[in-house]
Amino acid sequence: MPRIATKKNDILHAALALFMKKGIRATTTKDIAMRADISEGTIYRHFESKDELANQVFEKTSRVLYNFLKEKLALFTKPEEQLNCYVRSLFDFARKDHKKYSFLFAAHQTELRRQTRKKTKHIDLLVEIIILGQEQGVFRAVDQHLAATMVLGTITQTIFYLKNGDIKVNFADIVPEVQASCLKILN
Amino acid sequence: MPRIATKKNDILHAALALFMKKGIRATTTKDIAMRADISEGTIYRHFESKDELANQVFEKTSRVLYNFLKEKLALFTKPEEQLNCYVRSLFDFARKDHKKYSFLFAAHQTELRRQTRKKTKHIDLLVEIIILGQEQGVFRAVDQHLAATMVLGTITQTIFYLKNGDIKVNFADIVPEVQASCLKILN
Amino acid sequence: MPRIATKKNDILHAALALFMKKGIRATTTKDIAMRADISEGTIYRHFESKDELANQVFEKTSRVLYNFLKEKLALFTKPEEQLNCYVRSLFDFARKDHKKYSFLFAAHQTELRRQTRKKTKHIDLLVEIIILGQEQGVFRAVDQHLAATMVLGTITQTIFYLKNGDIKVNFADIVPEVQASCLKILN
Amino acid sequence: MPRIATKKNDILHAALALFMKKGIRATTTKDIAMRADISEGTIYRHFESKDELANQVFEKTSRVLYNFLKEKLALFTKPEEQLNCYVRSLFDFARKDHKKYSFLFAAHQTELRRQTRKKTKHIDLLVEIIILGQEQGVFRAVDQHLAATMVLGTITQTIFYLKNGDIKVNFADIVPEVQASCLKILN
DNA sequence: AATGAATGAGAATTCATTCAT
DNA sequence: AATGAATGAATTCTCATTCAT
Repeated sequence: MPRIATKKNDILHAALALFMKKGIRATTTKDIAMRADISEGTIYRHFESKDELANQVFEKTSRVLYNFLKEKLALFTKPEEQLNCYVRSLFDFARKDHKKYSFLFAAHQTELRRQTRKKTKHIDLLVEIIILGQEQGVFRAVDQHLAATMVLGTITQTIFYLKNGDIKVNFADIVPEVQASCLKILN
Repeated sequence: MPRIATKKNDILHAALALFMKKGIRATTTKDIAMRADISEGTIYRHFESKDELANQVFEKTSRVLYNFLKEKLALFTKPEEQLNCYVRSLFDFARKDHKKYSFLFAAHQTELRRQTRKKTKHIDLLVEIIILGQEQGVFRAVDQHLAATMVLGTITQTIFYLKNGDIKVNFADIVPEVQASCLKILN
Repeated sequence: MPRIATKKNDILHAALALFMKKGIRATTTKDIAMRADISEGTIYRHFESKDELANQVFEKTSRVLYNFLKEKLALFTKPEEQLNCYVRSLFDFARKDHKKYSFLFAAHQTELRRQTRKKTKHIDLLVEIIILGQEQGVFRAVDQHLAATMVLGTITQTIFYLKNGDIKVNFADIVPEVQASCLKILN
Repeated sequence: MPRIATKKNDILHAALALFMKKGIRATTTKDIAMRADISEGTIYRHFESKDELANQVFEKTSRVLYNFLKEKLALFTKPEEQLNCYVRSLFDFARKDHKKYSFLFAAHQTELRRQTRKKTKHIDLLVEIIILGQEQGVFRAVDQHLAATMVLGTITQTIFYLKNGDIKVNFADIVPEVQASCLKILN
């Protein structure tokens, strides 16, 4: 996914890396400018404020994940397969795009302006899968948002502890394990 | 749970409330002093630094939850009962002690000094339940930390979305639903 | 010169030691209280303020030096002998009562309230010696304060560099050397 | 001695004046900012900390004196002439560049970070004069650093009391008097 | 007299944002 | 568009002094 290397993109990338590592508040505009190899003033030519920048980083990153998942899910039609795909893809994304994943799911959301926080669209994909599965009678009847939430919690919490090194399980073994658990939640 | 109203406790309470609402970094010592109705200097009579204060808030809150869960779990002996109790108790704690729960599980942990972060002992209680269940052959064989992580993720994510108003389910109906899901993960 | 160990004396001693080592401003009342093994509040029972304490430390120390020199000088009657005695005694005092000497001659005088600064009476003793010497025709005619100043400068500057380790001369050899120089200034 | 009026120079000048008058610790960054007619933040664009600023003020001032003396001394070749020149030049510098002289020789050196304190190079010039004089047999054999120290003490102490108004001697008469004394110390 | 917790007026420093170039 | 020096409000922390006990 090659992007045109504009200053604006440089700033977005630098900001993502730093926000992920240190949190939004702990990252200074000077940090960002230095990492993006531009001057502090330039940030304000492209973004209204540091808050605005943080929001755009979030939205862009959120979109990337959404598109990534959507593309993967398109390869499957059966709900169970889609669910498995969703689980595996989220693990893959977390590995491949470490920074983006961490920024999206780690702590920093409390630091974003409230209005932005809701727009995590990847959960909608999960809701759709569950609705489909319920229509086809393969998933049990349960509030779809509740179910999606539980599934997502299972996945992200696992990835979180995995990253922290708290779980001593072979990575290859984990994905099927989590897939199985998620299926059980819905059956 | 009446506490002796010392200044130190006033500060801890004020800090908890503010850290929970705005995050640690976004909370100023002035905020804390005003809410605790003391002067800023007094904070430094009781805590070496704001960081130290944050750590103590975390540790104290963590201990409260641990003791709460431990007490509830003591009433049961069978693993499945204990699991159900764990789920229900965490929901109860989240309702009853809104601030403490939010601080412990919300994003702010990245803002704490590393060393403190790991000491979330409540997950150990879950691990013990799972071990017991596996010994008695009622839970399947799976890495206990992985299992505990998935269960905890299911619970906390649900509470998170519940608090955000994203799930339109009657509160009374949710606990059994989550209990059922957790049991399934372990069966 | 044993003193009654009152709290007030404890405070004066602690303050002297700390003022000498770190300077007046850099010494906190807490430092003093801790070293004197009393509480901060007690300082204000004996001294109006930290400034007042610093002044009293200075005055007391100044008096000790004055009396020490006066006593030594009383043993001699001839001006040259008294001059030599003055030089040797100042070196002795600097060795014996390291803290007091350093406090009196080191930097901290700028930190004292102006009014106190002038009261360094030890120079008057030197002026008297010079007047006596001039009356007896053994010292040349020169403004007595100017002469005293030059002599004192010669002595204190030497002690200063000696303490700093900048001069590689045997201690025993220095005193006669300085005595000789001072005599020359006056001849 | 016109200087380019950069903010950095403004700060250095303001700091010198204030440090000289009140001491380093007693001078606040706010004082400096106000006197330099800049904002407090600007200080930190040019200096890492107040300590750093104090060190730079000291080093710069020290260099100015060194160069001033060096230039004057270059006009003479005979050791006695150079010594007289050294004495007179130090008096001149103290009059002409009141602030710089006071900062260098007054008490404030204890307030500087240790490492900087030693670098008073002007004394080296004096040591060189004495070595030259000894080689030519016009000064007596004595440790050069000890001799330099005594000479410098004689000069600076005199200037100190002169500034304080303690000596009632015509300024024009003092310099020859001190020159004579210094020569005597070395003969 | 003695204590030591509490105060609150500042201290040094940081940092998002502005603005002249 | 870009720069980076300058700003100044805000932040954490310090410390002489006070005061209830």
